[in-house]
Amino acid sequence: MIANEVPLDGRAAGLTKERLLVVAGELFADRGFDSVSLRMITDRANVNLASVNYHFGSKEELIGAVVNDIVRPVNERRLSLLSLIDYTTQDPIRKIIHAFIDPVFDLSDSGNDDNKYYKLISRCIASRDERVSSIIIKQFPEVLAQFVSALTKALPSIDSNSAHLKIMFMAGALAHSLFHYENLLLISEGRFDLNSTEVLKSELVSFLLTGMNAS
Amino acid sequence: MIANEVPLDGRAAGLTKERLLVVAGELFADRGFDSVSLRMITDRANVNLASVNYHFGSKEELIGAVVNDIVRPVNERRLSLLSLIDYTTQDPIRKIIHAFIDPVFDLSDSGNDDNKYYKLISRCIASRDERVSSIIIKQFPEVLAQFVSALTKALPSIDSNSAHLKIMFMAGALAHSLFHYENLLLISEGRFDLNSTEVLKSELVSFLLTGMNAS
DNA sequence: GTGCCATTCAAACGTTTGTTTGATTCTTTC
DNA sequence: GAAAGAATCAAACAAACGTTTGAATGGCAC
Repeated sequence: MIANEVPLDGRAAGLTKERLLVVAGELFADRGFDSVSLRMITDRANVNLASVNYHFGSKEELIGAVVNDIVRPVNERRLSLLSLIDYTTQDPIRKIIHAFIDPVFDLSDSGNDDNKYYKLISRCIASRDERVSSIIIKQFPEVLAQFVSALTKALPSIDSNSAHLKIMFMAGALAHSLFHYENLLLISEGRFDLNSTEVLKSELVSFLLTGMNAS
Repeated sequence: MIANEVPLDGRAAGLTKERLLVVAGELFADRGFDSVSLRMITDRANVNLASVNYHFGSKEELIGAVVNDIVRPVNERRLSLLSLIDYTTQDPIRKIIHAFIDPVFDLSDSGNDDNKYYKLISRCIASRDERVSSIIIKQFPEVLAQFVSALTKALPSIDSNSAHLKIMFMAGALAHSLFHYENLLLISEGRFDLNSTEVLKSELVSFLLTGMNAS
């Protein structure tokens, strides 16, 4: 093998596959699924073009793997946190909100605010691309049903439609603010200078907390 | 000219251009900008493939025209409604919210809830596609600044970052709930059966109204 | 009718896309 | 160390894309 700038060290099985997942995730997060070609991915990952089809079968299945790898753990953790809530204690709604949003914020790249995970997960939440929603539609009905049920326990007088909508409002505020976080810095022309997702999160929680109790 | 199924009646100048805008809007709303080819558009519009480049110059400019035609009137109406608010009367926050969301809901196709305008405008709001955001970035800074200013008038104690974020939360809840309205009907497996955007709107307003007053 | 300009048309263009191929290289197993 | 299987590679593939071309067609002024 001719010397490569970054030799692949072929001994480590699965390394190419993992590289593809990581690099594809970064690029998909930034530019979406369609605008990113397999050649962009393989070039940046320093692997051969054909390796995508070798390891994943097709671009569509690569997308599926990337999306699934980020969406599934989030939803599993959401349900896990939700199941721990004791509705006899005070402020169960705050815990419901945290169960929904914390798994997303916890994806953080250890303090890196220019974070591919935020962009990718919020892109997935907001997307209606069939390649994405075919995965989400397998998991989200259960998540939605559980959160609606939790909201009904915390607010017995709420009706089902209202509960469903409030979960949607929460998902929208979460995804939108994360997805356009960078844009907000530009678009506000200096009047917005939030340099930490921590503040964003606490603002979001207090916004949602009052919203959930509305009418 | 060989007889066409739906003859174009070439006398009416601008008819082809308008057909393209309408059909492109419908398709973009449903499947996004990349997944829709010019051939899909021209076939459905019953016009020649080359007419896109003749009338618009390129696909990118067609996208720009479609996006601009729906985004600009909405933002203009938002600012118009906002300027009418009298902050000495009660409930100015409710009026601010209505100034932001009413121009979107008013896009309705006269009672048709399977509405291309809803999908298209929410797709534009949520999009980070450069072809879309290059248009939005020209208009939204002014809109954002005006709404932040309005929020500050109504809530003098609010700080700038918090105001910016709350506008973002509002935009996200609005776009997400409209964009995934159809999906919610499917995903809830019958437990959600909202058949009117009127209820969605009133739920959204009360949710946002309390959220704006948070902390 | 004649010339003129705008529009429409079928056809082809070059590029990029995801995918496949067949040979080659590396790792593992005996 | 030789055989076998997994992985990588350069190269080519067919299909789809946006775009361009040059001829044909339309309405309109004179």
